[in-house]
Parts: sequence; C-alpha cells; structure tokens
Amino acid sequence: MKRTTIKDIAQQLGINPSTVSRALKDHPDIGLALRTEIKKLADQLHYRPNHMAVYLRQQSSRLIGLIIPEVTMFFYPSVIKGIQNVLHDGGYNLIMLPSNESLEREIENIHICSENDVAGIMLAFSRYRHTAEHLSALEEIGAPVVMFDKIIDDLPYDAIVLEDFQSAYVAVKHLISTGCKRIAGIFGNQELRITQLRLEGFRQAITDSGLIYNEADVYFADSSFEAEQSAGSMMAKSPPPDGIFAMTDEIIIGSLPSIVRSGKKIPEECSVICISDGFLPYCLYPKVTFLHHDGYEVGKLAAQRMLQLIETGQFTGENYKGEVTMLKPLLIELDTTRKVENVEG
Amino acid sequence: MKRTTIKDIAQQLGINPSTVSRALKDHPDIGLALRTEIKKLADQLHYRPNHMAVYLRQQSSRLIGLIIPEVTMFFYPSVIKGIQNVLHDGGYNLIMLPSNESLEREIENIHICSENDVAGIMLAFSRYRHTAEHLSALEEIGAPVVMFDKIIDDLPYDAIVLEDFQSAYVAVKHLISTGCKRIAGIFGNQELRITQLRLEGFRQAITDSGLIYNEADVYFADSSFEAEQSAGSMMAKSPPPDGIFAMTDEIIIGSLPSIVRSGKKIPEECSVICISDGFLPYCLYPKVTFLHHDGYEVGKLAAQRMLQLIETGQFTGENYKGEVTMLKPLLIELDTTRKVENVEG
DNA sequence: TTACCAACAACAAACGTTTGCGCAATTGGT
DNA sequence: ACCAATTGCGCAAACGTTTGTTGTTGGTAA
Repeated sequence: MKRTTIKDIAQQLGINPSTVSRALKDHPDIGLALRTEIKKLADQLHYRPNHMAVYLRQQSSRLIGLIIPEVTMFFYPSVIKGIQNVLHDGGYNLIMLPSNESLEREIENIHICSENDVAGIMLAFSRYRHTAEHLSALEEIGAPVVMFDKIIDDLPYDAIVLEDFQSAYVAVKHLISTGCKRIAGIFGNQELRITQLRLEGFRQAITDSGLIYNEADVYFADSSFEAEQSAGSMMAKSPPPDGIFAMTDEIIIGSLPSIVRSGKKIPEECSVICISDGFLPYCLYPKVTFLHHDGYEVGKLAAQRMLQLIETGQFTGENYKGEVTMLKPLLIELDTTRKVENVEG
Repeated sequence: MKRTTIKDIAQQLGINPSTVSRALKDHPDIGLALRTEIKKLADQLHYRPNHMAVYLRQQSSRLIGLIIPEVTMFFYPSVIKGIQNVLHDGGYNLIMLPSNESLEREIENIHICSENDVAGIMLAFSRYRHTAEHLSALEEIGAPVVMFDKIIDDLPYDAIVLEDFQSAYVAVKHLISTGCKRIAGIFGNQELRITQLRLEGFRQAITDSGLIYNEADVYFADSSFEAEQSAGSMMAKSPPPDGIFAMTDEIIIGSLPSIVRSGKKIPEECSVICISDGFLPYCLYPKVTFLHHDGYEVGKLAAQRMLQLIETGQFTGENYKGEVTMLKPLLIELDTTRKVENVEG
C-alpha cells in the first residue's frame, strides 16, 4: 500500500514527473488540457505530496519546534492552543518537545529541532541554570527563535512575556485598597525569573503603601501540594494575614482549600488574589479576584512573531538583538464583597 | 550558516560521503583509524544528521502524529506526558494536531499525518459524527493507528480506554454504601461514547441497589461553567440529592463550588464523588473521593502499543481487527468522614 | 522561404542520506 | 609464489520533489 507519488502519476500518463509537479501547482507552462487531466488522476489516486521530499528539495521545512519545561495542566494548554491556531493557519506544524524540567533534555530538544530542520523554535526555558552549550546550540540552528513565558534575559531573541512585576504590584495594591493591612504571598520556584519579578512587585507594592514587608509572610512552593502546606502554616499563625497573594494558578488551586479550611471568611476576614490564566478563578470556591495573564494571547503573539520572522528572515545577523513584548494584565474582580464596603457598611 | 552535511565532511577529508555515513554508524567496513578521524571532524563541525533526508531515503519517518479533539487543561496534559515519555525513549517525536473539536479539521489532521509520512497516528476522536471519508483517509495512510480515550467502536485499530461503565458503577455504588439515598449525576456531552457508558454505569448502580433512577437528577454539561449552572439548579431542589456523581475533572471543578455554596455539609449532608485524573481532587475544597482514571497511564500504554506495532508491523492486513485495552479505575477515598460512620457514631 | 516566438513538455541536476555492488590492496593459508 | 579470502573504501543509484535549461512543435510575421 505504497503512497502514490508524482512519479506514479507521470508514469500512468506517460509523461515526465516535472510536468506533473508543475501541473499540480498550476504552472502556466503546462497546457490546460493536460493540467486538468493530471489533477484528475492525482485526485483519483489520492495523491498527497511528500513533505519530507519537498523539505529536502527546498531546504526549508514547515515544522516548528515547541520546547516547554513540562506538560502541565496550567498555563501551557492555553499557550499551546494559541500557538497552534496561528501556526496552523500559516501552514506550519508543531513538534512537541517537553524538557521534563531537565537541562540535559532541553539541550537534546534543541538538537532534535536541528535534526528535523525546523523552520523555527518556540521556547520556554526550564527552571535550571542554563549553560553556554545550551545557547550555542541554539545559535547554530540558523532558525528564528521566539521565547515566551520563562525567558532568559540578554538573549538576542524575540520574546513574549507577561508583566510580572506590574501584575504582582497591581494585585497587592488592590488587596491594600480593599483594606488589607498584612499581606502574605505564596510564590513558585525561587530560581525562576518570573518568581523573582513577581516577588519584587509584591514587595514594592507593600512598601509603597507604607505597610511593613515581612519575609516571614513570603512562602515558596514548587507545586500545588507544597502550596497547600504553605497556606496551612500561613493560616496557623496568630494572627493570620488578612490578605493573600498567590502567584499562579498552580499556587492558588493548592492554597485556597487550605485557606478555606482555616475557617476565615473570604474575603471579609481574609482577601485572596492571584495571577491566573483566567479559568480557575471562576471555578474555585470561593471565587477569587485575579490578574488575568492570558496564556492564549501569549501563544498567539509568539506564533505571530514567529511567522513574521520566518517570512522576513530578519532574525539573523550580528546586530539583531530581539524584541521583548510585554503583555499587560487585566484585573478581574470576582469577589464583589469587598472589605472596604464592609468597613463602610 | 549552512548546516554541515556528510558531504562537507567527506570533502574536507577527501573521501566519499558513503564512507562518512558508514563510519558515523560504526560500520565495520571502515577502518578504525579513519573512523575515529571522521567522527572527530563530525564533532568539530557539529554535524547533525538531516532527518528529512534519512526519512526520505529509508522511507520511514520517526514522527508520530497526535490528534486530539482539543488542547484542554483536563486529562490530555497527562496523556501527552505519558505518550511523550515513551515515544522519546523510543526515538520518536510527536507532532501535535488538535482538531479544535471540528470534524473537518480532524480530517485535515489525518492528511497532515499522511503528508508528513508519520510512522504512526495516536488518535482521540472529536465529539462529532464521523464520516466514511474520515475512516478511509485513515486507512490509506498505511501507518499503525492507536486510539485512546475517545474512540469509535468497530474500527480495526488498537485502543486504550478507561473502564467507563465500571468506573461510574463503582463510584455510585460507593456513594450508596456510605448511605446515600438519592443520587444525582452531572455528565458531559451526550454525544460522547464515554458519557453514554458512564451514564449507563450510573443508572445501573442505582437500580441494582434498589434505589429509584430519576432522569430529573441527571444533568449534562459541556463545560465547567455549564456544570456550575447544573449544580446550582440541582442544589436548589427541595430536597436536594444527598449524593452527587461528577463524570470528569472538568465537571467537578465547575460543580463543586456550587455545591459548597448551597451550604450543605460535605460529605455529611451530601457526598460527592467523581472520576478524575487524580490531581484536582486533592486540591479542591473539600477534598473529594474519586475514581482514578490515570491519563498518564493511558498515554504510556497507548505509546507502548504504538511502538510495538511499528516494530512488528503487525497492524496491517485484512484480518487485523485491533485490540481494546481497558484500564481499571482505582477508588481513592479522600473524604474520610463518611456518612455510615456518622450513622453509627 | 527564412526567421522568430510562443507554447508546451522533457531532461537532468539537486537536496542529504543510505546501501548494494565492485574493485583494489592486503592478508593468510597452502 | 599462487589463489582465496578478507579488509577498506569508492561508485552510483535511489528516496520524492523542484526547477533551470533545453528541445520540439506549430504558428506568425518579415
């Protein structure tokens, strides 16, 4: 059950493969009569071009490598969806390369991209320190690179990221505006740039408001389960904080149940806010106000940038430094009963 | 910045490309001295084989097409992880082809698989009725197909699925064993085979236990938000049910907040159980007992089956009918305060 | 008539690999 | 010192396309 090729069609019609190739792409050199005949036969035989052969000949594939730290249920599904929708319309296909949070695997994935001659690489880095080998491997590929979400500074590649500092800052400011006096925060892995930035925004918002920043109210959790632990010990303090900032969906889903279990009324006794992709906060109990970090949008923009780079070819050259696009978060208030109202009421 | 090829190496050494090719794969025909010299140079030039060319020559790619209805945060991330881990170890790469729940796109995805000459297709169907065109496209490819999760009966392909009927049956039986007298269920899209099977298990468990099956206590929801609505109207009834079965993670995350909001004590006044991938039930408040439907395991098994089929080539021929593997669910009890204990206590 | 130009299609090379075959040089056994 | 077997490597074809060049018609204009 061999696939039908251009050769097969040519043979059956007693003509040359090149004629078939041209006919199928409506090259004017081929007469209309023959052209339609060829197309008819191609249809009958269910001819489909062999992309491998096309790639080889044209020295350019229509495959894009997607390297992400890990396939989790948070954030990445919507990013992938955004990327996929754009790339598909551009005629490109995605090859999935999760690094399982391993540096070694990340490098391997870059090599796989190279071996498959991808037209471009979309990249979110794993949480570990990155080596020179890493980056040189990336350079050698000669394909455009677009980073997103977890990026490394000072790399000459385009990037789409969310405003981490600003999001945390706005979130905490919002908590304070609703009357919170002592705010605790639960953060992700400390090594990550996004953690550091969000922590900085958190701190800044507190000190800017004349409140006291206390390191004892800052927690780090590498998973939802750790977040649950953190929230537990947080609420066990006396007094517990009256405002809580959760850095991500992964954090909020782990910690919210703990907070609820503590018995404190939310948001009357303890306000909770998080940064989220925009789905969970609607589903959780109680509903939580959040800063919308739109993964779909990140994916969409990253993919669009990628297509642009491929088309224009403007990603190469010594002087290309890359451009970082920052997405502004949007505050979505779901807990309408705010403490300031309580105070006034 | 052209990639270095075998030709380049051959030229620099003044030898034939075939010699280089053989040397790089340790063919004994090539002398040890030359062999190591070639390898050294290949290393220096950062040679990486061009998979496209290899595929073309060998008439077999190491790409696997993954077609899923949609990239959601539920179930599929862990399935993908399972698939990916196995395939990677087997030296295969995944090309992601979400169908966005569109039949047309699903067919297109099959064609993309064909064009890219994939070594195999891993397939979860979209929710819509499937056409003959669909299936014939699949047949023509000449590559093994492994279905998972959302499958179609009577197709001559292997499949890995979860025991839908059984899971629902066991779940509901468990509710009843803890003392529930009137059990409601929230289900997904009615068109889906898994919905029908789980509904059937639900019904059967109720009637088998001598309780009354009431269609008014059965709800269908296409999303978490619809599930929230359903749970709302469910709890608004008087009396509300004292046991609730949620068909999936997507359903439970939408409905649980609604149930909690109703004010009923869980599980004392109203027990909740669901079928889940195994993550959410630990995170939600309150923790919910569930039947573990392990997406990771599904992915792993499906991928292993795929590798097997590729290796043995035993997927073709008129008489091959495919084999359906059923995964047994595991009951995980998280709400330790059970009603029967209350009754006794 | 000659020359010219479309129009159409065949030819052949090329992309980077792999691989069957062949050929020379070396080895070993008599 | 001769044949046979072995070693080590080159040659060339092939995978399915694309594409620049060449060739063959038939027709039109000079």
